[in-house]
Amino acid sequence: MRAEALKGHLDGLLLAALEAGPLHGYAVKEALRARTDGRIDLPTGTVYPALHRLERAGLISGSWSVSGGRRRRTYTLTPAGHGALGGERAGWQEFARAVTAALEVGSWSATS
Amino acid sequence: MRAEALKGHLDGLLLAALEAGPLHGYAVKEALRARTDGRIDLPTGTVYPALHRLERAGLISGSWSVSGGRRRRTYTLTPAGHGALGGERAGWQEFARAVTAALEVGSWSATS
DNA sequence: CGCTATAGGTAGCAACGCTACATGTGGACT
DNA sequence: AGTCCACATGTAGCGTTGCTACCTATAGCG
Repeated sequence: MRAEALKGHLDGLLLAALEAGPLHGYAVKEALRARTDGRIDLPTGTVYPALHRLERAGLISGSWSVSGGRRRRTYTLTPAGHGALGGERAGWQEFARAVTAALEVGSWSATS
Repeated sequence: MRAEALKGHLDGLLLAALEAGPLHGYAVKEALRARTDGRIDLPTGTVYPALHRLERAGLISGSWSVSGGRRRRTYTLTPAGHGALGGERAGWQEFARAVTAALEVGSWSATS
């Protein structure tokens, strides 16, 4: 999958991963990979800054904990995050419909 | 439609618009707008640089002409452009499937 | 002891589309 | 005659965004 295609849609994916319950960053990355059969396998250098961004934006809230000697930052969707997720889903559907229509073969009138 | 969502998918749209036959830049913009019911309405500052990029890449070829006192640059898909369009379509479908799956409600196991 | 998986992080870069602006013609309306 | 809009093309500079490459650290396995 072309990596840069993600641009602008990453936030929605991260929010969606947190919808079913709190996860820490690494688990978000793994969940996304499992959920998409490995097609979306984000590098950690993408995931962590993105989560920081979402937290600064108030869409998720994080808290530190320790599990098995490893420190973890577990994130939870805020109410604002839930709302944003709805918007992302709606935006994605509209966007996907538009692009799919534009990419369809044929029925492009060649009106120069 | 969130404008920045286009990132990485614009080239495919432009190539698709030229698939049915040569068009000049402004006509590409209008065709795309008509084709998507106004949802994809690119500013000219997006269209023209993108066409220049595609021409530099050898995916389209342009030639000047004059129609009604107005100068036009008309672009045609090159063989390489046809090939690239195929790739863009395939890439889009894979990408769209992955994102749609990831955004789906439910079935996210909350395995922390 | 070294390797891998787990877990988190930052600095700097490159790509991309957008805003804002500039130029010019033709036609319609006042 | 003057004004305005649609048509038609273009550039400079900006901000966002995800990526690459790197760093730190623990647990467990060979």
